[in-house]
Amino acid sequence: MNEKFLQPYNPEETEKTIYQKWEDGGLFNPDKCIEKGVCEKDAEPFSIVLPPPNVTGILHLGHATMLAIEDIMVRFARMQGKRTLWIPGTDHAAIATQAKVEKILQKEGVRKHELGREKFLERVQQYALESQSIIIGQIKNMGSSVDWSRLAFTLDEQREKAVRTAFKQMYEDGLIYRKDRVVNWDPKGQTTVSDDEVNHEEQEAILYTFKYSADFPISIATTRPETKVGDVAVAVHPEDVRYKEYIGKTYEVKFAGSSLSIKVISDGSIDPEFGTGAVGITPAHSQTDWDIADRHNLPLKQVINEYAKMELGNELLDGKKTTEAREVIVDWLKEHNLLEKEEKITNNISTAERTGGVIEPLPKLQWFIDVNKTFTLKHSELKDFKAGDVVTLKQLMKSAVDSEEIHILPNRFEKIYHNWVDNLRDWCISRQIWYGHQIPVWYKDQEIHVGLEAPEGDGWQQDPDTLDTWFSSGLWTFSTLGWPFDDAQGKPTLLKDGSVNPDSELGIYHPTTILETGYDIIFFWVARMILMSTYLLGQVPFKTTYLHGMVRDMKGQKMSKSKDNGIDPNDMIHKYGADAVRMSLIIGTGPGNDIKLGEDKIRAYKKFANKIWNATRFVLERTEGTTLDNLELSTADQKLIDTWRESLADITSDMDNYRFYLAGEKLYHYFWHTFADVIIEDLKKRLEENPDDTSAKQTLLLLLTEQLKSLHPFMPFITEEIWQNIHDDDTMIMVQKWPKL
RNA sequence: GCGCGAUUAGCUCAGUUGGUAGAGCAACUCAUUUACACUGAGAAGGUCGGGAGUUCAAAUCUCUCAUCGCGCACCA
Repeated sequence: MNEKFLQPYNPEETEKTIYQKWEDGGLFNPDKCIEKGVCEKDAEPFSIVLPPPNVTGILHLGHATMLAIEDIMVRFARMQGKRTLWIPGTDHAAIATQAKVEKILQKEGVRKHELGREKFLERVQQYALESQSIIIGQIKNMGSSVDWSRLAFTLDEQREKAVRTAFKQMYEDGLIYRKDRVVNWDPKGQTTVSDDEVNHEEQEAILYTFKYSADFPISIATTRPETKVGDVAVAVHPEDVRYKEYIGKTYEVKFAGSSLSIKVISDGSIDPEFGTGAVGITPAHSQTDWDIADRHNLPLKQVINEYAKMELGNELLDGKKTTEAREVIVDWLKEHNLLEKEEKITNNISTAERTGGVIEPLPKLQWFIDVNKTFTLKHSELKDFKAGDVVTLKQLMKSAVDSEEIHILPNRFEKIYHNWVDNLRDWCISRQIWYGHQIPVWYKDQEIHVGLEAPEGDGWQQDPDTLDTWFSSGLWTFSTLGWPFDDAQGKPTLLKDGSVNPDSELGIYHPTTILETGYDIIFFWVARMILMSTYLLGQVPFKTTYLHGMVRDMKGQKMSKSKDNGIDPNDMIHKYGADAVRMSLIIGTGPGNDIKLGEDKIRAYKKFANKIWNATRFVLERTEGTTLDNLELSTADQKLIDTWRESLADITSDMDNYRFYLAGEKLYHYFWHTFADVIIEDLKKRLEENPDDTSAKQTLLLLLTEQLKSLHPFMPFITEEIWQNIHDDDTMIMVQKWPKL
């Protein structure tokens, strides 16, 4: 027996060495597994991409959960002999990262515009690289068996190729267009954000009821009087008898120092019950008003600028912040006796998810992806569509889940997904920030060029905007597998007819087996991957989506720096070992449910690791020289084995059905309370009476070995360490076969 | 407004097709220097949120109410 077992288990000492051994062995790479004969060449593939963490800092417990669950899936698949690939990577997270670097610069007293675009980007790149190397270290500390040889970044050269190819194809299919539209403008981040990047918070507001002027016949109500200088119409419900006589008339009014031309229109979307039943239409500063104006061909009148200040050629208001302008207008209304009512209501305030800035709807020239426009599908392996079908992106997104080509776990999220797709509007993909994939469009006078490279000749100017970070993440399942061009093979990943070359990496591993991520990014990411993959490859990106919950503190609150209730996974790994951290994040956690975690739980699994260690020591002491080559088991001992195998069958079925929380708990329970407490105690007595009881020895050794294997996906470090200490050869438990039933 | 989830032991949660309520942690009693005190044995603790229904049988299925949490929409 190895002397190591005479001492208590020391995770910190062990884990680094073990991970190094794994890396040196190279068996996280499926190619190497085939080369070394631990995996058949024609074995069933199992592939998964790591949801790329943002390069904005260090990993938190949510990441740790993701890494633990995925590593369990991956190690289980690998031990079943599958051709197993887990691709790691990081996300440039455009706005978030840029904001972070700007903050750092601010502390140094530097402004980004003083640096200039190029210098600034260098700085961000440097930050991203540092951040990435920290993240890589943390992924390793968790024991994740990712294939480092395939490490990707959403903003590296190959992903840029993918992004530009995708953009170009969408543009040529007429799915990407550039248009003036009211978008969510974040004055703090100085950029647009997509609908999904906007948070709504309830707040108290005042609803003002007033008339523009004494001679205007209709009163309107608003919470934002300052925008009313941009009004071009008043809309009422077509059936509203109070206002019927005014519909179609236009009034010239003097309002707060501005001359307005207000047309009375009727629109079915107006609720006659709310306020006065009449709405002042401000096309430039409200999404819904824009839609109404669009239907009625009303002009656009912008009165607020990018800095959320008034700008309209009005002495009273110009240069004022919107909040100040509101007071000025309210005072003006009072003064002119036009204000009829002030009442408190609760409404929602919109803020930008990444910066917290209050959203100001503004008309902007932006790039959009049209989700409702039809195009001809070039190639399809999808159930509901074939090549040549005329479809929309929305239809593709819907059918991928409806047709059950994609299963979402837990099931209830399919409904949520559905609901989201139904309400989906065109996706605004341009961002006015510097960090990210610059839009692959070049302009020269009236000419426009969309392509992979800048056009030849002078005078071309590239669009200064960058793409929404989710555009590149949407390609992740296949941009990490060589699409559009397989460098290793030196040819495109798609054949002439648009189908995937079956010999390419893409052909082998795509669609990926499973996508595991947090339920909070189902729309941002999961839906966008489905869009991109069905459109560009005619394939779903993955067959199953497993959504894990959010990690919370014991009170159920989100962990955050400001609340100081966060548990740092790195501290926990340091204190209790990665195996214990993994177990604590898995057990008691079904898909889709939030995880309440306290340090006690992690400590409990450290005890378990020690229990395994000590039980192993006992078994090794008593079974010196015993082998499992020829089993000579007594009937009673055979029955013990049979009972264990029954549990194992149950556990395996849990694993197959993604019930890791049950499998882990059952393994824990069997090891501790059946194997250690009962079986070892019984056999201990027997061996004291008869030290040559082969059946007893073989039973112990067999049960230990099979349990180590089945525990390996959960607690890879300690099981590998034990394996290394009891085997003289250079075999690893990570590529042993999952115990046969 | 629409939808989703949760409600089971003091705490965190399991409970797979309905068949006598289960685990971890904490607390309690006792034992023990043992492969392991990062231990063992034992006891205690629940009218499964309330109510109604279906059934021979309901934590589980249906309806309803309540509380908490979440998503989406509206937001004049």
